[in-house]
Amino acid sequence: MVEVAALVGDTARATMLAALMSGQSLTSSELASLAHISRPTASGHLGKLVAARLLAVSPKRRHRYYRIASPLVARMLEGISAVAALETPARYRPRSAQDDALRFARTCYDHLAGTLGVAIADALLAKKLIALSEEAGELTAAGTRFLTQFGADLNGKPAGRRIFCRACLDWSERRYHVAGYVGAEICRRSVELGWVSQHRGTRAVQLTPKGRRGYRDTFGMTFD
Amino acid sequence: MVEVAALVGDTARATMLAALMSGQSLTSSELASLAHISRPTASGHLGKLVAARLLAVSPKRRHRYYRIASPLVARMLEGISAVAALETPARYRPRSAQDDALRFARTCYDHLAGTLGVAIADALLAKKLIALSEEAGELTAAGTRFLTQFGADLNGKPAGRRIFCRACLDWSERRYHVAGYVGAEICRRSVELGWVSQHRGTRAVQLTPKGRRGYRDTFGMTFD
DNA sequence: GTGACGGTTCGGCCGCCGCCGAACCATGGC
DNA sequence: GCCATGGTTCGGCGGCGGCCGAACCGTCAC
Repeated sequence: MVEVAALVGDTARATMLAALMSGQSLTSSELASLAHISRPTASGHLGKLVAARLLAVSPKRRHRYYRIASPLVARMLEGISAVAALETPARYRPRSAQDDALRFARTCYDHLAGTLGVAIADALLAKKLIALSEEAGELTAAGTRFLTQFGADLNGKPAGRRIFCRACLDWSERRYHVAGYVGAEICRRSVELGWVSQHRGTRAVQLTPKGRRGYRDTFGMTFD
Repeated sequence: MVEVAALVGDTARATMLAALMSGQSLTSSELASLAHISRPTASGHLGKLVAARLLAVSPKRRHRYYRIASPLVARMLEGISAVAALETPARYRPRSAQDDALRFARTCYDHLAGTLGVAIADALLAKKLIALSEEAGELTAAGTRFLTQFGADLNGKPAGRRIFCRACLDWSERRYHVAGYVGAEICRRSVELGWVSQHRGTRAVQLTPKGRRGYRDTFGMTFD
């Protein structure tokens, strides 16, 4: 336990892990640049993270792509973030534009979080397409039809017996959004439709004009 | 996020946190002794942990009792443990008697874990008193009657809108046990009945002869 | 071949932070 | 009043670990 926490408890490594929490695979050089450290230093850090099985690496061509090793690791990092967000209750904390973007919409490993993620959960709840009891989640029959219509593939449940639908505590909103396999599919399809766009090296995602219309017309969501 | 992980990523502090994961409140001196550090050092560590809201402290008489600040913190620590337990796949790791005791039965903040915790979950599942879908849990009507009969107070749900019933991944068994409010009540009542006994400063709990009989007769469990 | 590029290994510097003993404060028993 | 006990603050020591530049290895393009 100590070793794992110590690995996360370093600014450079935590920055890299946070970037990889976008769900993307990034190269050693990209991560070095994001963490503002030299390539040798980054290489050392990444080596430790891989050795500890927090990250997995797949060599492609002459690059080495790093990614979060498993959903379990992703959940651990979310758990740490959730606790970290509780701190500094009254302490003044200036919000940067980046912060705001992150708070509005981001990926949480493989699903959508932030104001957008919570809004999607709310929309599904309002239409009675889903039941979110605190931690667990369940799609109604209508919900399954709706999401299938939306383009989510709810049958391709991977072999790993992944958690199908669960609620994930959003650290910026302090409310729940949809995670698990269902959440991942909503996110995947949203990207596929061009409703949100991801950028390399950041967890923040952008809601496109097309997405604004799409979420409004399909999910009945409004953005002010 | 970094700060929180860094706090956990120190041997002395992690030892203290692990001891407090028994759910007990412990004094500064007790924690210093458990972590094998001097009282001044422990005081410094505890000060940081309280400042970061990982621990809460309540002064009673001339002692100061420290405890895990919230279920959220407890879940974070469990998450880190779960990841840590994944590591070292084939690496030889000698098990001490203490380890074995911990693996057999322990408290996980406020509920029972280890072989015993998983066995209880299995027993409830076998009798169809509970449904545990991966992360979520739900008591059946018969389950509610059964546990009420057992002496659990399932109506006294605290104001904090605590998660009622959830599954918690057991890091030693790699399977799920019952957590949430239901899990806490099972644990509380088990202690109350003298079926398991806790000892200060350790998460390990002991199954008493009385408990062996009780779990067998009431839950239909067998221990080999 | 040669050069460019991504990545890792090695050596050595430096600073943060955990550690303790000594002193100090607060509470409680007498 | 006294002393004992639990706890914190302070100052200073020491080591772990993060950092970089230089060198090295492998892949690819030409």
